[in-house]
Order: sequence, then C-alpha cells, then structure tokens
Amino acid sequence: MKVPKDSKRRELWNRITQQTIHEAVVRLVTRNGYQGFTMDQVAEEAGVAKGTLYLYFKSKEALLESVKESSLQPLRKELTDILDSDRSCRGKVEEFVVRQFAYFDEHGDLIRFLLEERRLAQLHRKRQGDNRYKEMLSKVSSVLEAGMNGGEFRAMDVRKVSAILMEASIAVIVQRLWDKAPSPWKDDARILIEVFLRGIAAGPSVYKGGT
Amino acid sequence: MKVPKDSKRRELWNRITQQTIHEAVVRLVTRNGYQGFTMDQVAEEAGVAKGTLYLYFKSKEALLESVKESSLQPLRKELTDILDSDRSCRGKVEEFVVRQFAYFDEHGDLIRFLLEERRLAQLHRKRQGDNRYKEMLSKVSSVLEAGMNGGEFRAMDVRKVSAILMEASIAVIVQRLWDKAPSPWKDDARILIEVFLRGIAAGPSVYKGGT
Amino acid sequence: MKVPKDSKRRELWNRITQQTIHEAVVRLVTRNGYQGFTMDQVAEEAGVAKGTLYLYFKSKEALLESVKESSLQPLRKELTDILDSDRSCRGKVEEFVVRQFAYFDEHGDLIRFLLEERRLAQLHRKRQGDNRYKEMLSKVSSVLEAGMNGGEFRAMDVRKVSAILMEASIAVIVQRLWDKAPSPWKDDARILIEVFLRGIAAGPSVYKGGT
Amino acid sequence: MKVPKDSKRRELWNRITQQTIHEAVVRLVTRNGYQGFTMDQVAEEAGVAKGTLYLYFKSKEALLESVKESSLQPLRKELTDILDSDRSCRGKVEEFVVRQFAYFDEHGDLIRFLLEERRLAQLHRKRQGDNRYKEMLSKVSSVLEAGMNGGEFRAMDVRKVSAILMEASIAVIVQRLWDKAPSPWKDDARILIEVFLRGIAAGPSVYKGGT
DNA sequence: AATGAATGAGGTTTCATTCAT
DNA sequence: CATGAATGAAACCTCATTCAT
Repeated sequence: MKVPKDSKRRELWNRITQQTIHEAVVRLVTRNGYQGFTMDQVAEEAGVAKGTLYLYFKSKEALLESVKESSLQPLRKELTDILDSDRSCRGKVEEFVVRQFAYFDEHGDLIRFLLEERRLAQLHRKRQGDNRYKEMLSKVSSVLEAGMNGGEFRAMDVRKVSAILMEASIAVIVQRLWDKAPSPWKDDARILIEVFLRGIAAGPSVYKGGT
Repeated sequence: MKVPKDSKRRELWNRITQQTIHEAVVRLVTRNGYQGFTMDQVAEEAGVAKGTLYLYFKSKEALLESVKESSLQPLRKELTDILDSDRSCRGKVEEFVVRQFAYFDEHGDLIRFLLEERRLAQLHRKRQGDNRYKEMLSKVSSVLEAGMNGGEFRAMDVRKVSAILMEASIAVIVQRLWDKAPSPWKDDARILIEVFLRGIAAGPSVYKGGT
Repeated sequence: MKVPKDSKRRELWNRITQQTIHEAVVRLVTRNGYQGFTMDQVAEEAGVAKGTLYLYFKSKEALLESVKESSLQPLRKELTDILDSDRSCRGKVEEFVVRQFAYFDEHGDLIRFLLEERRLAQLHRKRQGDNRYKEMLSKVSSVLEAGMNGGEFRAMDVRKVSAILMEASIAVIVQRLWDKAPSPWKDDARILIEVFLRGIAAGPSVYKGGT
Repeated sequence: MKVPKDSKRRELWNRITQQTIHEAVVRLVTRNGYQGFTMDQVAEEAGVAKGTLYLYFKSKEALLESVKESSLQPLRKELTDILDSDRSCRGKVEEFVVRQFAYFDEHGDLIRFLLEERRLAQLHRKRQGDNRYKEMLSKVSSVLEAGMNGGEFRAMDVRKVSAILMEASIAVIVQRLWDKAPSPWKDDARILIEVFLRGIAAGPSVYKGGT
C-alpha cells in the first residue's frame, strides 16, 4: 500500500487508513465483543501490516479509545445540540429519543460497540474526566429540571429520572437487535416517549403504595 | 486440605469447595472486573491449588458460567415467584422492581456480574437456551399483558415496554453505585415505579406528536 | 520434566533447574555477548519451555541479574576475605591478584560474562546501590592506604591506583583468552604482581618529566 | 535538504551528511549506550529521513562500524605516530599515556564508544582484520621490547605488560568519569606513568614470593 | 538524491490447561 | 483427591529495512 506524495493527498490518505482501521475494529468488536480481538486480527481485517497499526495508534488501548471517540462523537454532538436548542422541554425529550433511534438505525454496526462503551464506563467508574456519559446525564437532567420548573413535568429527582430515560432508550434499541423483523424504529421510539412523558407529566400520582 | 472419606461428607465437602471457589471469583470480579482475573488468582484467593479448580470446573469459562448461574439464580427465583404470584398486575410490577433493588442492596458485589451477564447475552445472542434474560422478559410481558387485558394498563407493545422496565431498573441501580452517599434504595425504587406505572396507566395519551 | 514430591527433593530440584537456566544463559552470553540472546534461546538451550523461565525469574532483566549475582558472588566473597584478612598489605595485593587468576582459570566460561558486567557497570553508572565494583574498589583502596601509612608503599592516590590494579588484572586474564597456548596462570599473575608492587613500592621516583 | 549539482560540491555534501549522521549517533550513544538507540532516533537526531541513512550506510551495523572507525582513527593515528617516533622508549610510554588522556579529555563523548569497541574486540575475536586493538598491542610490545633490549626496562613478557599498560590507562580514564570533580587529567596521567615506569624499570625485584 | 509509510520477523511476557507425583 | 511445575500458544509491541513517489 503506497502513499501519494503531495501533502494534500497524503493527509487524505492518512485519514482513509485510519478510517479503514477503525472500521476493521468495529467489525471485529461487533463479532467478538469489546477487547475480544487482537492486533493481528485488526491488521488482517484492515488489510495492513501489524506494524502499520502502531504507526497510527500508540497502543491497542489508544486505538480503542480512538474508535470509541470517533464513533460516538457525532451522536453526542447531535444530542447536545438538541438539548441546547430552544424547543420546549417536552420537545427536547422527544427529539432526544428520536435521534438516538435514528442514529443507530443508520449505524447498526456500532450499536454493540457503543453498548460496550457504556457498560464499561459504568463498570469501572474510570478516571473522572473521561466520563462522557455523566456529562450527557447532566444535560438531560437540566432539561428535565427546566420542564419541572416550567410546570410541564411534575416534581421528581431529575438525575435518577434522566438515567431512566437514557437507559430505557438503549433498552429498546437493543430489543430491536433481537427481532428478526423489527418494527419501524419510529414506532418504537414513540412507545418509549409515550411511556416516559406520561410517566413524568404533571398531574396526580397513580402510585398507591410501597413494599 | 484433607477430605473426609464417607460419601455423604464428601458431597458436602464438594459443595463447600465449590462455594469457596465461587466466592473467590466474586471477590476478584468485584475488584478487577469480569475477565480481569486469572486462574492463578482464583486459586490463590480460594486457598486451593490451581489444579484443583479443574477438578471442579471444566474450564475458566465453565467456572464463570457456574458462578454467574449460582449468583443470579436466587434473584431469578424470587422474581419469577413474584410474577407468578396472585398479586394484582400493578402489585407485581412494584414488587418486581423492589425485589431487584433489595437484592442488589444486599449483594452489592454481584451488580457487576449481573451487568456482564446481560451484556454478553445481548451481544452474542449465544446458543439460544442460555438466554435467561429473554425468559424473564417474556414473564414480565405476560404480566403487562394481563394488566392490559384487565384494564389496569393501557394498550401497548408489552415486549418493548417490559424491556423498558427491566433496563430502567438496572439503570437506577447502577446510578446508585456512583453516588458517594446514595439515597435509601426504597426511595429510588419508588421513583422508578411511579414513572413507569404512570407511564403505562390506562388513560388518554399526553403524547402530542413526533418526528 | 517432572518434579519429585517431597519438599527436600523439590527444593533441590528448584535449585537444579535454576542452575540449568543459569548455565544456559552463561553459554549463550559467552557465544553471543551480553543481551545478545533471547528468552527463546535460553529456553531452547536449557531444555525447558519458555514459560518455565518466567516461573523462576520475573523477567529477562531479573534473570540476567540473577546469573550475574550468582556467578560473581563466590569470587567477590573470596576477594573480600583476602582483603579483610590479617596478611601484610603486600601479601593481600598478591593474593588478590592470584585469586582472580585462579578463579577464572576454573570458571573459564564466565570470563566473558563477567567482563560484560564490569563494562556495563562502568558505562551506565547505574543506580548507586548496585555498584559492586565500586565497593570492591573501596576495599582495595583501604588496603593500599594501610600499606602507605605503614611505610610499605609510597604516597599515592589510592583510589586511582586501585583501579589500575583491578583493571590490569582483568587485562592480563583477557590476554590469556587470546593465546592459543597460554602460559600457566601463575606465571602471568606473577608478572602483574611484580610490575604493580614495584610500581607502588616505597622509594625514589623514576619519573623524570612530563608533557 | 537540497543537494548541489556539480560533483565537487556533491562530494563535500556527502561528507557533511555523513558527519552529521555520525554526530547524531555519538550523541545518542552517549545518552543511551551502545545499541541503545534506533534508526528512527538517528534520523530524527540528524534531521534527515530514515531512508537517507540507508543511502549512506548499508545497515545499522555498518553505520556503527563507521562511527567507531572515524571516531577512533585520529587517536590511533596519534598513538601510532608516537610509538613510531624517535623518542626514548620511556618517553614513548609517557606520551602514549598522555595522548590518550588528552584525547578523551577533548572528546569525552567518545569514551563509551571506545570502551565498547574494546569490549567487542575482546569478546568476539571477530574476523581477524578488524582487530585494531591487537595491532596497537603489538606496537606497544615492540616499544617495550626495544626498551628492554636497550637496558631501560628489565626483562619481562612484553605482550602481557603492554596489555597491562593499555588497560590500566583506560581504567583511570573511566575512573575520571565517575568523579563529580575529577582532578586535572595531567595529574592522573602522571600517577599511572609513575606506577608503570617504576614497575618495569631495570633493577632488582621487590617481589618476594608467590602463592 | 531524499523521503517516510509500510512491512513483518522476532522480541518479551502472560496464562489456561495438563499431568506426574 | 489434591497439587503446582511445566507447558506453549498467543498476545502486544518494536524496529531494521525497503521502495514507490
């Protein structure tokens, strides 16, 4: 695999090679699970030599980090934009859910990969800074709080309820993986949104008792 | 480690040894994460020789499977009993959530195990039989369906909504891991139950539109 | 390669295996130079599996350190004993040289290995503590100083002169490696001792000038 | 790096590039030890591309050889000139030692290189031709022999004694590396010369016995 | 002539599993 | 039954060398 000389093309080529490697990793992770792949396999799958991987990524860990980052960044951007928009709180929640469904419908391969990311983040409570999940959770919490203050939603512990929303979204998305003939994602998104928005809507409690 | 001769005692001893090994694995997984341990470490932690592990378990994978099984089986039994009881559907849902919170409050160590179990089940869609998660999902679905037919709940796709309930439960449980001073689990369970039961209660939709 | 059970024999066997590995390393270093060998080669040469090496030594570096230590320790002990004995200073110097010659005559294989040790110590000025060479140098210096104070030797910078003695000893020993038919080592030792003792004996200088 | 076209300039340029690379290697070896550097580092340090190194040197080994050669050649020339001059034998010995001290005082960086060179020569007894050390040894031996025949020195095995002189010189030079504030090199040279010349001066033996 | 991306053999180390005692 | 020394496949990573541009 040889590289064109002038620097425009070279840079492009660099990106392409990185992309190729990323895709190989995604394919492997999809097949074998997070960490369930070797650098040899990545090289084989990407059609490059083992050493080449280390030209582009400092280590296996760095490679994974890079894939994770570049895979999730677009979605995170979209979701952040929605939460920061000037929609109604209810509208933000709806769009928040819808965008996730749409994204994973488009990038089906990534679902498993991204799931792993979330699980591991949860499991290891890693070094603080890298906890993007918590950041997103905070943003959603703010939206719910605003809705609460504005009378759209009833009083609640917004952090807990945000987690409920986020996890439940993923839950339904994963459900879809199992179905051989899944229903249109818009239907599934709607189910989730209905349950959730009813669940947090202002109004009298229906909860009658405890344990 | 000397072993008693007669077969009653031997059987007991077998169980004890297995239990010891199980506990060692749980401790290690709690500390280092799933797969983040070696057979050497298990032997060391359990106070037996490495070879002994292979007398009781065919392989590392079998050992893990066994631990997983024996750790989660009691919870599964409890949840199944609840879902099969003669409570009201709403009561079953409440108890279903509450029991999970209670169980993990008691056996905090096992949360990671549960998460892994679910992860693997989701990711690999392994050999059909071993998918306990799907079994539980079916049971919950039946309950929701009954409640739907009985007029307690409104019409919905019960499978999807069941997944929402199950995942959301875990979500809040995991949230509690992060908090340095988590609120009493009963409070958290109540939040979830309220949102969910309101969300599926019979009554007019609040959902106004969508994408 | 299987191991006897009872612990006496087992300990013995451990020693034997370590010794076997040591010897393999010495052979390889003798052939290829310090660092010029791989763990594969050591395993092959010692007739054990690669993994076995790591049962006895934590890393390649630890293995080298161990070989170095166990190879040099006996000689160092002998030399230290001589320098600490109640001989005359001149007698100590004589014995010091003689013992080195005798030792390397016995352990010919080790010469190259030990040379490396000395060179590397010199080259890298490694972490202070492990500098055995400097310790020996200090001991020799003390002896020369005593002889100086006692009137046996003339005034001199004992540290510098000690280094001269130690290096010169090795020099002649190495010379002997080259000769196809080396003269008896006692003769060579005597040459060195004569030159050195004359060189430091009390008496008028013969040094007439300088640059 | 643009290269001039006409062949005179080109040859000059070649020399400059080679020199640049040499210096890079010397710097690296000084920092990291012999063999403790990679071709990448050399390229980086010399400010050329990796491929360029292979235009000027066939291999890493050849590069090292070349650096060694060009670094030590001047010293060897000086020493040879001294030994071939018409000084007295004693004067030759004095100058031989003094020149080495002076050279390494000037080119401190090279000491490690020299040491390695000697080491390798001693250890591997490589292909005959490259054994410069032996050539020098022969020359020194001739001088001592002449002095012996001329009555300046007493009877001795000149080869062995030459080795003593050469190694001892290095010994003191290396000692100086260790000292944080080394004494002036002229002092150290004088110590060595005195010990050695007294040691081989004509006159009665002071050596009284043996083992 | 100069470049530097690509290569891939080979290095060290880990660890699940076996088996003689 | 219990042991734990031995195994060796396989993992991650390095780096001297090549060759299309």
